[in-house]
Amino acid sequence: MDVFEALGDPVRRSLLQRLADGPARVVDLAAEHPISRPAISRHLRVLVDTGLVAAEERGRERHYRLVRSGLAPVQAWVEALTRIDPPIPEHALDGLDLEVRRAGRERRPAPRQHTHEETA
Amino acid sequence: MDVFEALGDPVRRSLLQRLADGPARVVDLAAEHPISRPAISRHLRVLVDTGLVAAEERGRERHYRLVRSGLAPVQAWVEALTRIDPPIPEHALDGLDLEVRRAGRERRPAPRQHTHEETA
DNA sequence: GCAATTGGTAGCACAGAGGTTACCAATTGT
DNA sequence: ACAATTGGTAACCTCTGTGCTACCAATTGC
Repeated sequence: MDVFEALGDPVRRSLLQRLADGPARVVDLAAEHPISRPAISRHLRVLVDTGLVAAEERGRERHYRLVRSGLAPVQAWVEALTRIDPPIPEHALDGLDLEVRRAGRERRPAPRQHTHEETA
Repeated sequence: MDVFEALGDPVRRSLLQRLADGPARVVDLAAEHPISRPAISRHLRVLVDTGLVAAEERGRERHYRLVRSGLAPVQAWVEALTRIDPPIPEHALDGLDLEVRRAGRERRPAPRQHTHEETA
């Protein structure tokens, strides 16, 4: 399972938010959530596997903590999509505009988007 | 379905990445993906519902485009978790440290994390 | 007018995610 | 030594997500 799928589950997001406040044990997390301890345990395994959480053994206890660096891929992906990259300077297409728009009716590969995209 | 769950699916992420290059029609997207057109159509509906994509009707065609602002919630959430907030200035706890650590054995609410957390 | 293109939806099948209870191992404190 | 605490795992059930094919509506171009 990848990081994005891991973040797709609301329970796991809740666990991550809780762990942002500091480490916790499984019983603690289970007490703060409406689902059973085994369910929490499985969610934690997913989070560990995806690198979002780390566990530290301490006798019979196991302390889970948030690994913030695990979110880096998500941050990078979102930023990549958010960034507006004008691959071709606007004015360079001015002459070709009409021609490109009309050529190749049977397969329109990608009508180049306008640079003035929404950014809000 | 919320934005995080929408991003959980690899096909939908692929669609978003494709749309980052400019608008496209369903048939275009279907041609570039190994799954059927109805499947693409349903994914697009999810993306529209979650505000990540918008559609523009143009005759019998429908042009889908990326709505970058739809990613804002994700960006905010990730940033909130990534940020390290020292709610209490380190030295303020110096006197209480041992006492806090030992009090209340039957219920450990949240062993306050050390400020020097990993940031990588 | 008519064939072709575009695209949504319905109906169905299947895999997998996520919940539960039951059970077991290991550690701890009295 | 022994009871209690902690936590992982197995077995099971159910439901939802995602794929498919088939079908229909609407627009378009000849």
